[in-house]
Amino acid sequence: MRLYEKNAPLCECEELHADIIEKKREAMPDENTLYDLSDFFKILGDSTRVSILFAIDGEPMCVCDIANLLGMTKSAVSHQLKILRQSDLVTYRKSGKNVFYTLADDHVRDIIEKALEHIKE
Amino acid sequence: MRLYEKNAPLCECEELHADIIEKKREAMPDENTLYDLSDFFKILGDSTRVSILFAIDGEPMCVCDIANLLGMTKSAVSHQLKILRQSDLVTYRKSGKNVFYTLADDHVRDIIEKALEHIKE
DNA sequence: AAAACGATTGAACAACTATTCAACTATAAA
DNA sequence: TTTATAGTTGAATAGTTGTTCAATCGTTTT
Repeated sequence: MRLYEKNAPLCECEELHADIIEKKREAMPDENTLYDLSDFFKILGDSTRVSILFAIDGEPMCVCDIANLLGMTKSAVSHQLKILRQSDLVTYRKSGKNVFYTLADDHVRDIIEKALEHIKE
Repeated sequence: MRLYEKNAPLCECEELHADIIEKKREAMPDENTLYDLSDFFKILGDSTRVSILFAIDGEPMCVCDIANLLGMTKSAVSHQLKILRQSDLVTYRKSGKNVFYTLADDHVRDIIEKALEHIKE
């Protein structure tokens, strides 16, 4: 849990560049921000979840149709939808026996778009 | 490995919205793209690696200084740097006994910036 | 009320992953 | 050449995570 604490006695190096370290330490984001950030990326770091996000982009889809589209069981899809719900990346609307999911906002689409540009170099 | 294949017999639902599924299937990105995308996010989905990326942004840092800044062992940092190297997210320059790492390009910084905006709502 | 169906959930299992530890490489200093 | 130091690496371990399976919930038909 402790991240870049001052005087952490873990590195056995002799000649540290103390000035650089100090400068960097001040520029580092808050520790919790780093955890939130990596947790956010962790959500997107699964092909099933990314596929679901693409699927429900634009027109909402019910769990069964998502499962059919992705070639997965409803259960597996539902488990991942729960994670996406808890991260506020998706919203849902109940309609009879169906539950229709869609993207919560446009932020995620933008980030995925940027990442797509990156991997295509 | 098979993702959203046609006629995958995995969903036991009775009344599928065939038109929606077909429309979505055509809009879905290539299967390999989805894997590359989630693999990319997987790299960023670890607080140690994100911390390293912040640390080496701008001015390069040697392994020992990174370890000191983050309160980790050189070994742990080096292992993560290897992953970042293999993903072409960082570059390095040897100088005597030291190895200085820095960000490979600005794409990553942009994506992290976008994500930061997102989590701060 | 009973049966059917879409969706959710918890437990179990398998696969994956980050850190530790020890050994090793390479460069520099003595 | 010997010694010391920065960095890397492989194996082992502990922790995490995604899917499966079975059971359950809620809504809609019959």
